[in-house]
Amino acid sequence: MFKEVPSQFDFPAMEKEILAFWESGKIYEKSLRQREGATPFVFFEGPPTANGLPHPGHCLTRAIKDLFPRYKTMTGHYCLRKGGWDTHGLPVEVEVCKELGIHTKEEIEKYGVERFNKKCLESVFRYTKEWEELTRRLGFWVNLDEAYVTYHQSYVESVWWSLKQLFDAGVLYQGHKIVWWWAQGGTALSSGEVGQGYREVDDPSVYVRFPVVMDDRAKDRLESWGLGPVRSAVGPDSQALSHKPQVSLLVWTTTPWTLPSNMFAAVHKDFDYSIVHDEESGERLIFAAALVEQIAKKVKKTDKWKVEKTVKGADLVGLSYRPPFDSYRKRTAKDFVPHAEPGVPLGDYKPELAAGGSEFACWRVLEAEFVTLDSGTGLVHEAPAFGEVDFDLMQEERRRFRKPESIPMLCAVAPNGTFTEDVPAYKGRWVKECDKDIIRDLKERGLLLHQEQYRHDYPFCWRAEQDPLIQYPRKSWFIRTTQFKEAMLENNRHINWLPEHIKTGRFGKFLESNVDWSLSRERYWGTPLPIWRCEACGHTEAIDSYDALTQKHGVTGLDVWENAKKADPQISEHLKVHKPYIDAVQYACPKCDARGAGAARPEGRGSSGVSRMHRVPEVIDCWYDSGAMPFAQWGWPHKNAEMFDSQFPADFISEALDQTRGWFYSLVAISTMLFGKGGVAAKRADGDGTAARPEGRGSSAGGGSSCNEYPLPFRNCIVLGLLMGEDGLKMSKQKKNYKEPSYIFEHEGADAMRWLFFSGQTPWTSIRFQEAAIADGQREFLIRLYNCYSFFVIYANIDGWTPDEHGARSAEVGMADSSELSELDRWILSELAACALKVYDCMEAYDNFNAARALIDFVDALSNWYVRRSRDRFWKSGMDSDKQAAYATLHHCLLTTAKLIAPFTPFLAESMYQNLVRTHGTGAPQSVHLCDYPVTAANRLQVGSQVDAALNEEIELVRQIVSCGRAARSATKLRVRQPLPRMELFHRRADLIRRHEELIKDELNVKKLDFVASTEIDQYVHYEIKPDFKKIGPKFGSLAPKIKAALAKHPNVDVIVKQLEQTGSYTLIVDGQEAELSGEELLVELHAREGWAAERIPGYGILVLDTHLTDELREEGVVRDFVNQIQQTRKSLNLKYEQRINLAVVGGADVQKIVNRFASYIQGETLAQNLLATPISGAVPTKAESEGHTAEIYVQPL
RNA sequence: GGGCUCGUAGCUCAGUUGGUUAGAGCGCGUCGCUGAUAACGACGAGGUCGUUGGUUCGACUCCAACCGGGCCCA
Repeated sequence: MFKEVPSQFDFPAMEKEILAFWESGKIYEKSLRQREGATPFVFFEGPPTANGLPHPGHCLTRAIKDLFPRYKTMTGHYCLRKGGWDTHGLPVEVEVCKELGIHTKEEIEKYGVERFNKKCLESVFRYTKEWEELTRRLGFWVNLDEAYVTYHQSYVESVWWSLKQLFDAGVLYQGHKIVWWWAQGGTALSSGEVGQGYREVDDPSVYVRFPVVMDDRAKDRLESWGLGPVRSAVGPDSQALSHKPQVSLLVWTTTPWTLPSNMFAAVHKDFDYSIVHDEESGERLIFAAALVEQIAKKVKKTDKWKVEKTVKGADLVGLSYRPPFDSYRKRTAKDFVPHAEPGVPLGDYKPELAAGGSEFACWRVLEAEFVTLDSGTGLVHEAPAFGEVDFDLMQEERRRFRKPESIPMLCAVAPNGTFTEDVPAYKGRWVKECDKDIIRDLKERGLLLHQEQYRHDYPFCWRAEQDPLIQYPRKSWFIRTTQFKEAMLENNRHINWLPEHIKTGRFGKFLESNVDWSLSRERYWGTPLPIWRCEACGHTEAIDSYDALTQKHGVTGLDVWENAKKADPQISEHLKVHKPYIDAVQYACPKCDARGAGAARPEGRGSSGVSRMHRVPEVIDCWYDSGAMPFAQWGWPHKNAEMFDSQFPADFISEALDQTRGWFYSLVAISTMLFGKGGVAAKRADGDGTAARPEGRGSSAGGGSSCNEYPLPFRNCIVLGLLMGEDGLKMSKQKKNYKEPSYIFEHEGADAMRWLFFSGQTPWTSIRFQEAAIADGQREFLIRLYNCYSFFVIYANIDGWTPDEHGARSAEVGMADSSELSELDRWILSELAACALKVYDCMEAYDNFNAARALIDFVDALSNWYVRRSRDRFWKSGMDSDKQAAYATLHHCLLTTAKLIAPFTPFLAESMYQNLVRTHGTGAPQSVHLCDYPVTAANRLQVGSQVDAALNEEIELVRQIVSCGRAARSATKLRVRQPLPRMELFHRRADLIRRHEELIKDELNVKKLDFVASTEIDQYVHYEIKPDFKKIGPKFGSLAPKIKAALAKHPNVDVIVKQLEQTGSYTLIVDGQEAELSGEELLVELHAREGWAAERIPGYGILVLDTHLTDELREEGVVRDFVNQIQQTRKSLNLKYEQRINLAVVGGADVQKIVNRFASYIQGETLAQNLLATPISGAVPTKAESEGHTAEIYVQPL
């Protein structure tokens, strides 16, 4: 006996049972052990941050990460699934800060870095329980017990190793970076964080005069423009500013507080700039020609301003001007440039150019591409300290000088966002607060032309909403990824991206615009940057392990960790490679040490007199951590060489689209830099042999190549779409616009959710996460399949059929002798094989969507054709070979389907499998997940041979005819229970259809089916002839549409049809040209004439129903109605399927006559032992009616 | 502001190298079928395939511009 399956099925309850079964049976472990030694299928887990609760989006990624490893395991691969957790980074610190009620770096330091990092460690795993439960409940099989953890010592040391490779190769360097800076918190924000904080605000917008210094160069130019001689308002040596300067650049800015740090003004070399003369005041202003009218309006000078001359931006380059604040001008250059001559004011300092000659260091006009005319004046105020593009422009300018450092970077703002003593007037004040005073000052000194409010988007701190961010220069460590740009691009070309456009689109474009990776973070909870620097001589070196560090000469500070451990014996060992313990470790500078080697070096370690190496204070970007996981998850190269060897590169990874510049990039960048062509790890391996280059699977034999074959470090990557809320907007906790995963698990179940993800759309489509959609998908597939399965179990139990008893017909043995099978059985088995092949081929191409669609189509065929058509076979009494074949076939279909869906919906698959196979102790594998997939590389051809394509096509045609026949009945309101005398069918493939005559008759309830030629049904139809454009288009070109029109207008289509039949072609005169059309090039369609029960079979023919009813036929229809109503009664009485009954049909003479005539039919269908014409006492009658005949039905179980 | 991506029925989504009749499911209406079925089947209403141009004999499909949503970057 099979276990009974309830008609009201509780999916969540079933799933929980299955979970318990997997766990107690250690099925996952067995599925791995079973494949030991098989071809590996390498999967990398992109580590989720265990720092927040999982949401539906994580279900999608975790579902797809489960699907392919399960599938590959069943197709014979060994697929390790090492979990991982991303544990470092700012989000963790933020979480802890929230908890502690602090948010600035000062506060963290006050609290204590040691205590703080301990808190971070605790916080990281706060949500682990939820994550693990979600993972388990979703059915994601992954090894969480041995998950890699980015803060673990071995992980950190692997990262250190890689950074040392980069450092030693000279690609890890220190430079400046303009960052979005949260001054109050003393920290830089990541672009993501900045992006969250943009708000529309009104800022002051000022138009400021930068008076042109009338040196010789300026005079020459003005004269060459026909404007000279111009009185010099500001001579080169003058210290005084006139209140009405004669010639000024007009510059615009929305950040007045950056004006004291002004260094340059920028123009676009191709734009036109006008010299505007104010006839009232006599002053001249220079700014973009395109903006003259607009600005004149603003300052109400439309009548007074006259454009004297228009020049190109290039003509302005090199002009000197007087900056709006002159404190820097008066300082000596040496304050900023160590190699400058003493005594020269910065305003007069002219360092040497690389190309010869010299140039003022500051306050000149430069040209820049980024200047636009959208707003402002076309002249941009440059304060390189406070803008990334401005900084880049300065860097470019620096390269023109013999000594680039001759150009200082002026920055009048302290890291806390207040003015420094460089601007005495505002010293100590928050810069944004000074805007108003600065504007007043400019106005008083006659430099302000105009002031207004400007509304724009500006970023604020997402943690402290009132704090505006500023761009600010910080020292930072960079990886010179730009050096590997070509290698990364080449690598990228070999990656199979799904969808494909990622390769050349988002990811490719990102690589092409690669900039050096800004690696360091001035934070606390992260992988410490393993670089030590000598306090005296500045010598730096990188360290690749804790042991290497402790073996350095004169190492001190290890006691800090030892003491911490004494104070707290429970402390995690892993913390010793973190701040602050690692910062305490110092050692003797090898350079200074060597210099002092002449003198006897004191034996005692850490003795004074030798310069010390201190670690630099920074930690690194946690994206680097995640990108290092291919080797760091194994602690390689310090250990596990064989694991890394066999598990690199990955065959498959998957994350959502937002990871393009996150994990996908960090993986590609790090692996390319280390192991790609020109990779630095390979070089080092030759040198000291400690860090063997990974051979990797599939790498070419021979040691000549310094590179693994691309792609690295993953071959296939499914980039998932983003999950939206029910309303199509971003999921939001506040808006509650989505259901929690746990809610779905309790209502529809994990399978239903998984199935929607896999079958609803291609995985890269962004979809709405809607409960209704999950429930729909469940109805369409899971419930339909379940119903077939339930049907099977009900009848198999009635007949006592089990797979074992029937030997060769047992599903596990397969259908050895198909010649004995009925056509219906052969057909569904052929469809099954075709479906299995399609699923296999799709899954091999990582196309889960079309694989799922193939499964949906198959289950539809099984449910709505095979089972329905087979109903009588199961219902009839006794057990003949046909019935056995039906059981075996259906059993085989269900079992195979269970295996096919196992990677998709592992719970239902397991539930079916257990009942279909394991309840009979057949010696089959313990779990469906321990089975081989129905199709594998080994048997693909053999399964292919089981597909009878011709049969599948025939039945498809039959199903089409039946469908059309129903449409014809529907149109004439002839219910299917009413038998019809005859159907005429014209069909182009009658040769294929003819042998299915009985089937068609049965389906459409007609007594007779006549196959006819089209000419025989002329009276019901008319013809339509259309050209096949795919054929005539290329042949006739522009004539093609005219042919169509001519055919449509043709008065006598029958003539064409007849001629086509006779000669095979027809010649049409179109536009005076002859167009000979073959039968191939024309599509002849039959259309039913109005008023007939006829229906077109698109592409194939037409069918006509004879609707003339005799009394006999009517009576037969009535009987079928009655039988139907008796069955309804049985059902409403909840009778068992095999329950025998006493039956009475009580009615008039008309009814008695009909019932008597069909008595045996009625009794057979309804399992009526006796058929009476008088009421049965004790039974409740139900009324029945058909075609005006009424009766009372009594059903009494025996 | 830049890059990528999407825009097809009331809703959610398919749509195969360009071929003249653009599909499915849900929902709605009508009818039918049913002793496995929370089902199922047929029919109907519902589409200027985001807009505008272009290429072509022919465009949902290719190209350009624009509009709108999303993501990433600035």
